[in-house]
Amino acid sequence: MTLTDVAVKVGVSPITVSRALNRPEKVTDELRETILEAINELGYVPDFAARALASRNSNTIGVLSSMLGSSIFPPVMKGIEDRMRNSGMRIQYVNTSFCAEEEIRLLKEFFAQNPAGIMIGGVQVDPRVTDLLRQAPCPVIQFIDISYPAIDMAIGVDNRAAGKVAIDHLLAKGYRRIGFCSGRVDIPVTMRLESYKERLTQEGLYNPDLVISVSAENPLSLGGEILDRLLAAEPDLDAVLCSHDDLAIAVLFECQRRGIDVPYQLGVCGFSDIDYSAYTVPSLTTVRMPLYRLGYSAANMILRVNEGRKHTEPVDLGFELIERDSTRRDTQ
Amino acid sequence: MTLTDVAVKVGVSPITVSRALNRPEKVTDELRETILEAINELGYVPDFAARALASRNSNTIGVLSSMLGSSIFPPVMKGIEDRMRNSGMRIQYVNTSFCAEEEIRLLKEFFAQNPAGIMIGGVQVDPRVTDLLRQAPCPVIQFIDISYPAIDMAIGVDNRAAGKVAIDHLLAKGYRRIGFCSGRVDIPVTMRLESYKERLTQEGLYNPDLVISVSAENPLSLGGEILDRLLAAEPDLDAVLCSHDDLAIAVLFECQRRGIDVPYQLGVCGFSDIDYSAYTVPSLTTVRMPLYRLGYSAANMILRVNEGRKHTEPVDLGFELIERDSTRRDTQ
DNA sequence: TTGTACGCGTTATCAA
DNA sequence: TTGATAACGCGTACAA
Repeated sequence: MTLTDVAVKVGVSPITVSRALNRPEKVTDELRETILEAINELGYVPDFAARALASRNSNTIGVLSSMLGSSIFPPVMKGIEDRMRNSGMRIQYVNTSFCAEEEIRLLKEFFAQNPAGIMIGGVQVDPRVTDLLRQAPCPVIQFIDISYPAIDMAIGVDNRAAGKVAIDHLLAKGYRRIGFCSGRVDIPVTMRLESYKERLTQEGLYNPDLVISVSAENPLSLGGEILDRLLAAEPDLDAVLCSHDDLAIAVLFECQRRGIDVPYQLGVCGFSDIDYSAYTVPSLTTVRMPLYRLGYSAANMILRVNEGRKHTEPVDLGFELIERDSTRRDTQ
Repeated sequence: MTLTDVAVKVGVSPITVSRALNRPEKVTDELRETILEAINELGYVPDFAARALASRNSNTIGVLSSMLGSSIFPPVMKGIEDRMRNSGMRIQYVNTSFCAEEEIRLLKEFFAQNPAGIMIGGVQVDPRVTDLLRQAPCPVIQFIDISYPAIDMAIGVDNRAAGKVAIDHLLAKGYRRIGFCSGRVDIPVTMRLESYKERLTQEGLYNPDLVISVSAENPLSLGGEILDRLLAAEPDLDAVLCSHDDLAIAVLFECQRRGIDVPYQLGVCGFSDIDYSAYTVPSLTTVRMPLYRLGYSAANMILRVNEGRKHTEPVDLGFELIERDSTRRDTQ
């Protein structure tokens, strides 16, 4: 079932059918309707590859990220899809590992598709990846973090500022011996950590032994390890700032198991405000990132480029400290 | 940068370069090496669309599911990608809504890509969707549930049997007034629910008012509603079987808030064994589904079809009751 | 083992 | 407003 079949049925040339679909305004209303009817009757669906080859544009937007399987991704994904629906664009999700070689391979492969845009999550630090992105044959949006110089467009959160708000909150609540734990140390984590170091150093409270990085298939399994390591370094530990809500919740659960009183004995704070955070007991204080809007707006920016309206300035979506029970104690 | 550019550089015809890539055994070792070198030097990457058009095969495998954003999907995704890596196949994830019209549209659009295979999660009940899948131009694997007749291939879990194991466990633990709550009622849920009804009816314990369905953007928010509705129907409720761990955990959290003693006052059991389930306090009894293997094996089945080795029988991956603290009480 | 000729289904370009 | 022709980059079929 091809364009030609439709054309024959209607008695026009294939290019007219093509136009009826792609540039409806260039075909008489009447003819267009006849054509669309025929298309419906015959069940014609345009061939994706032929279109991409002839027009040198696949109408495909790649979403490359190492977090596709993470708990923060679903709302981002929903935002992207809500905006892209009926835009004629296809979305191609690509999981990236943390290996630069692999990412380069994936990017090159993706470029071979004549993509209409790339959304890349997190910011790659390897200069080869950065170079490749700079030469991308399509608009590139980096999302999640904007405290780092952008390659093309960028949207997200100023993680340095978010980190400062979190650590300031813990200090305001009277916590003094505060640990920092993260999973893999990527750019957002680095930015949050810098604020942590800076503020605690200012207060004369910084202890490098209280900064730890942990990893496992399942972040929820790390609660015990985090507490063990931090308490070994500082038996009087009174708070933990976690780079992600998953880890913070792991700590909350472990505190319950050990009978550690949160927030009085130990304050706990995370980042992101995932679905679980409002409902744990005690509920988790966190810095909320507007994840749905992140996806929606990033998609919007890509689509806007085609209309010639391109954001050149990084878009700061802001964040919000959500104070909940895991740090809600009387100021000492 | 095209095949021809490489061919010119090496001094052969384009088709030879094509063969060096796709049928390496049909080209002299020496020549092949020269060609591969040139490809590397020039940074040539095959054009995806041209390939798909000429060969009438996009080497793309679609993963269509309404659960791409759910907490059970990440391990499935990882399994799929681990198996597909270096297979030359591309994976296209497509979020389906629960609307049949929309799914039909998405399927037709996807068929226009000359796909190499389709993995479709959950089983669609609409006959139009089923018909469309039966006429698919590629192998189709239904995954997640196999207690329903398969269209082509199927892999997953017998949810009817899993439901029976769960309800039997609750009965064995002495629970008698057992509620069932689910989110959207899809095929797996229906199957689990049937076992629940059947067993409780056998025991003379079935009460239709204790079967409820709830929904919200965030399943974690539903703990209060679930308990309210079930307790209103049966003030002496002593257990809840949830169609998914997310909901069960929402119930656990709400019990903590209300001071309801789990497992003594109320037993709680879920399905899937997601990352959180082993670490909540109390930990959650659940029926573990081999999600990683589900993805890996489904991908494997698709790839095997090309080698002419096709599973026609549904593949039952089995499941396992994981008894944890949310039902661990002395049998009464 | 390598090459020639052609076709895949669509769109760009230019002409009518 | 519509059409003829060529091209997109690659793979198939067959020939050398």
